[in-house]
Amino acid sequence: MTHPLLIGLNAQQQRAVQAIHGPVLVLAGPGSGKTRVLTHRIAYLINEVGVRPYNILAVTFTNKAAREMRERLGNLIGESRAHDVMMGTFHSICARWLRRDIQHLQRANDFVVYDADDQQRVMKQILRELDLSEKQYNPRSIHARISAAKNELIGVAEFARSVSSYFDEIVLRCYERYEKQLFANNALDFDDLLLKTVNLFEYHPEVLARYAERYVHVMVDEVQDTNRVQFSLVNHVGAGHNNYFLIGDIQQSIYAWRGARLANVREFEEAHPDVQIIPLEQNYRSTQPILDVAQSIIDAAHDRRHTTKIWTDQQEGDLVSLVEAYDHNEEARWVADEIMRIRGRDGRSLDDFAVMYRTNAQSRAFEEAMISRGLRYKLVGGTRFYERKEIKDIVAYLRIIHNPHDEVSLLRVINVPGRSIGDRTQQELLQWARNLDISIWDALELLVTNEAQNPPIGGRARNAVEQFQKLVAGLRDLRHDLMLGELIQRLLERVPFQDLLVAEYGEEEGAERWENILELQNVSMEYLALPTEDQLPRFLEEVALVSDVDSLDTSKAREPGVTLITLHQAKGLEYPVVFLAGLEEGLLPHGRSIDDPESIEEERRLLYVGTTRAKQRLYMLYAFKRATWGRTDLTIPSRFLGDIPKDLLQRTPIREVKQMPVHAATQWQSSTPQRTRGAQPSPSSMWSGTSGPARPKRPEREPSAASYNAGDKVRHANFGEGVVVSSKMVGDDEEVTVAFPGKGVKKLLAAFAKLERV
DNA sequence: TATTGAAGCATTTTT
DNA sequence: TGCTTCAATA
Repeated sequence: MTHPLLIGLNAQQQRAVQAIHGPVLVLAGPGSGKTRVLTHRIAYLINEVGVRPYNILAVTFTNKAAREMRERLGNLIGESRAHDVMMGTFHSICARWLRRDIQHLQRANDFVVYDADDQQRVMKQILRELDLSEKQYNPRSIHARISAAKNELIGVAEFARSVSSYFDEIVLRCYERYEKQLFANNALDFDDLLLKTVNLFEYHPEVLARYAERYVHVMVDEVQDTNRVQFSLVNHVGAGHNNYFLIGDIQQSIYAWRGARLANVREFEEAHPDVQIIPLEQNYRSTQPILDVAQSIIDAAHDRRHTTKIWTDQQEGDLVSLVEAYDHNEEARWVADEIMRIRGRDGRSLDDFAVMYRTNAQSRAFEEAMISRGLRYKLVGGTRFYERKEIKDIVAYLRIIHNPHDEVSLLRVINVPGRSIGDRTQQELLQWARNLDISIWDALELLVTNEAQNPPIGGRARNAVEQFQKLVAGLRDLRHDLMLGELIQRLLERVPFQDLLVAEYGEEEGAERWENILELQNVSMEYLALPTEDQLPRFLEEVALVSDVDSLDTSKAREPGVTLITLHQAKGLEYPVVFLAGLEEGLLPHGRSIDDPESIEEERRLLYVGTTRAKQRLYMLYAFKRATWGRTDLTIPSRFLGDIPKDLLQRTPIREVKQMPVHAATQWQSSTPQRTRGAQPSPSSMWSGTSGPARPKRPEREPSAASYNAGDKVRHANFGEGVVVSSKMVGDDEEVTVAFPGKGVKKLLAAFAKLERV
């Protein structure tokens, strides 16, 4: 008789769920029900094999994946048992371990976690102190080098041994300083969370033994995207019981640039000759026509050692559409129009649609197109919630309340709101603290208690600094006694953020940003269940570690909307209708990877990931010309499109093309040297003049005429009634200059501003 | 010290 | 193009 937890699973999936001993490697294709297998396996281990939830470790790629899995698991075995399984991303799991055991490394456990922005600030300060010019040595690339080293388990000492260039010399000096600074600030960066955990395990085997003994089963999702540190962690913790369960898809490996090593998988196989390898080949997500396209893209890969054939029994389905737009604006408008069309025809929710692109910068055109049509959208990435200035400011206050030695946060808000503590004073303070070898906070305390021998600042600056110190000290006194929500409330009472935001951004945007702060207060309510003194630290930790996809279907995103997302972030997600935009040389594959064959292959896999997100309908788009920071260039369609057999695609003409005589199109085509020039045939030549209609438009197409004239009366949602002063076409948009009585003269984009005629 | 304006520079992808 | 950074001024 089939066990209840195995019902509805295919043979391969059942095998994976029931493989309870020894090392297991599951090679899963896209849409093969990975999460389901993982969830059912955990439930099976607990219910059937009698493993205690506490003894299971499951690592996911995003917090969102962990949350979803925990929820499903709760339905299968009950919430409280699901809660006891150790589940999360490498970063969040390591953060929890370090809170508990970092004292073995001679560090305090109330560390703060620095995000990319904080890391950058530290780096800049270091360059300043080392007297290196930021122009000559880009703080970002120096930090990137350090980060890469940490991901390869290379600490300062090892790095020093491998220095081989002048740039490395510089990096080494910064690396040393950077580590010292983080230590002094009692901070860890993202990479430290992993690296310090490995250090902890290696320097203190007795600590590792505790964990290795505890975790009887170690499971890792998306194993193809693990880097060296992460895999080292897996090997350490899993060594106790040798029950590994690694699941992933080699063809979806898209994070090599972040240090991910496919070699991890190969080395694992070599180290464990008894490994069971289980494929999951049936795809439950997409229709056959979509999978055919995906398969043709991946079949053209150079390295085909790992090609798993995926199949589906959903034979029926629409052909994949290939669309050429005139430029990025038309691309966006067409997508928006198509969404409106399909939504009406098929009665779909906006949640069913996703637009995917290579770079975040591409989102803008889509946002504008959605706004002008009144379509709601959810932008994933870009500036995330916790990266917004106003949010980071509040968080910085909370951080120094928690840990006042966090110099980055302290300097961030010492002059927010403006207290006339300018750069000069700040540098004086910093220098003073450095000379005394104490933290800035300690220096402030010296100042306030009048114990300072020869303080570098006096008069009004000193007064302002002391005020700030007292503000923070006052809040610090409350931190253990107040709930997080109340603490934030007190902070907002003592620091007039609302006025500040209105002053800085004006009524409208100020109000919007204030909303964000209120939302933050809302979030803080989720920590009510914890003991009062734990609320702040846990909150700060999660703030640093949540990613944007994590919040995709929580909080205000509840209302339906079209998802705008990068291909990288789309991994693991699925949508009934997917638009893949900007399939052009230079964009996908991206210009930065174009001269490295390995990177090109990664770009190919990225496209594969994109195509396999679609359940029923897939559109692939490219534009005839594209504007990249000012300059507009003609494009070449992505080489990957050339790998797709033509009969798998339907050319979908853009509306206007219907009116265009065929001969005109042909004529125009042959007179376009840019498109056909060059020794090798470009991929575009595969498309020209063959199947389907040709180029939809002439580049010299007349822009449509302005529709507003001077003297017209209009109404704007915020400014009220006004009179048009002038109007001109800017690109494809109409820029209307309107005088609003009492509000001044505003320049508005007609597509954007939703003007009403009066 | 804060504010203003001009110049110059930048876009992969993220936990 | 849109933002950050730098320099000049009050």
